[in-house]
Amino acid sequence: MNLSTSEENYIKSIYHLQLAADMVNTNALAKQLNTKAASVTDMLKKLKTKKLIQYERYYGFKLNEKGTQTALSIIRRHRLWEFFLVSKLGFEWDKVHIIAEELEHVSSMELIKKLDSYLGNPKIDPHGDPIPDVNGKIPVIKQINLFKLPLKKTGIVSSVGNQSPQMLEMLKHYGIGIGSQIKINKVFDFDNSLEIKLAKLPACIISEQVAKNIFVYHD
Amino acid sequence: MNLSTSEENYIKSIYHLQLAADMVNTNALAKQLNTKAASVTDMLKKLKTKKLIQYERYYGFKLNEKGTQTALSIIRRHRLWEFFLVSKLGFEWDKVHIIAEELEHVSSMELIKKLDSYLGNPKIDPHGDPIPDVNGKIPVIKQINLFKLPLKKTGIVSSVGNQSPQMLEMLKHYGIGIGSQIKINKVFDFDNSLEIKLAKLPACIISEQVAKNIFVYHD
DNA sequence: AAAATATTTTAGGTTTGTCTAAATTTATTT
DNA sequence: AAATAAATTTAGACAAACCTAAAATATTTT
Repeated sequence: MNLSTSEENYIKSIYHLQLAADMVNTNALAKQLNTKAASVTDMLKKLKTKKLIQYERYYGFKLNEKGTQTALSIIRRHRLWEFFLVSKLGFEWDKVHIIAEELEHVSSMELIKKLDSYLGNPKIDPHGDPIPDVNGKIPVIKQINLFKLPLKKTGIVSSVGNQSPQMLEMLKHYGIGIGSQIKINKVFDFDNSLEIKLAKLPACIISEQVAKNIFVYHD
Repeated sequence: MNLSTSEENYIKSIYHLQLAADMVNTNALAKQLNTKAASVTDMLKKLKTKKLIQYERYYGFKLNEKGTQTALSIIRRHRLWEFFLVSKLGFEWDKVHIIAEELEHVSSMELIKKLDSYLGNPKIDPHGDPIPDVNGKIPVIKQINLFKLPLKKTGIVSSVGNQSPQMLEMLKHYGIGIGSQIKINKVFDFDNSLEIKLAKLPACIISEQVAKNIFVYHD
């Protein structure tokens, strides 16, 4: 099925809204897409005739199986491009979303297949979000707060709660990024600060506040 | 200036047609873009108000300075993506055009700047066409026919005249691709076949017909 | 449960980029 | 130079995706 950029954006937004609540409502979607409720209604009719959503007027709507698979394929493209932009082109992770938003609509299957293997079939994107596989399966990442990582156990930084420039700057200073191997050496009970150790770097200390904004996964 | 995909395609096509003849005519452009003459006229009016072309009704049109710079920037994006697809993702050179046609419309300046340096600021794309630089300057490639390359002088394969699948297959067999270093060891006067030597490969012999379809550049 | 409020849909327009068919203008023949 | 042919433009429509304003339906409040 060939979808327009606009249709793809609707599908993607419905998917994201559905994560929070089963049924989605018109106003929420309009807000998300920065458009008006009337426009949303128009598009819902179209998506229904294309059999991508289940929709009852005045009631609500949600993606059906086909729509969900479509959404996952778009999200896969988006996250692979984000990964590419950060890991290959050297973008900061907070700069890639808008560009990936454009790249995700380039539809060649072959392109995404090759991009995926070129990137080494990554499982999480630079924001720590999982990348669905070719079949729309989302890898389960056992992600926990760095603060809760058991002492001396290695975790891989998978995402960051606060993605402000200030936080980014600080993490860069510490040498912490998505994919960093990190271990807690010691907890200082006085202020709950942590002594951490990153691969190839000397140990350092971070505050509780910082630690609680870092998420890691481990086996 | 923010241009739609459609406007960009018109600009690009006008540029290519202009290479053959100074002034471009409506029918030729319609044919190139796979559309109708009336649609072309509509767009020409718009491009004129946007001050990208010089246009006199019933007479003809051409890109002005601004239009030419715009065209070169689109072509730059197109060719950089083609280079990326072949050199990084491993596409065959005859499969990349359609995909690059989509990627070229992603407009981030920063993206193209980083892509360019990631690729090592390439000067020619996988088809042997020069890649305009950031300022729209087209590198002059002193390209000659392999058949005319002086004996024992190394040339870099820059383009191929015949890009049929048959030719591609043969070149792949010989290990010849864009960027290959190539040298002529000997010319056999009997049938004008050449003994050539590629870096890291044993010498081999190619026919005059093949040689005349290969273009190389040298310093 | 009636009134008030909020949400959603319909009705009718707009813009972009396309189209067909008819009218103009230019070029070519005779 | 008049007639014919070719190229180009105008006129009027259409689909996609959006809009505003008004009508219809749901929900909440009193």
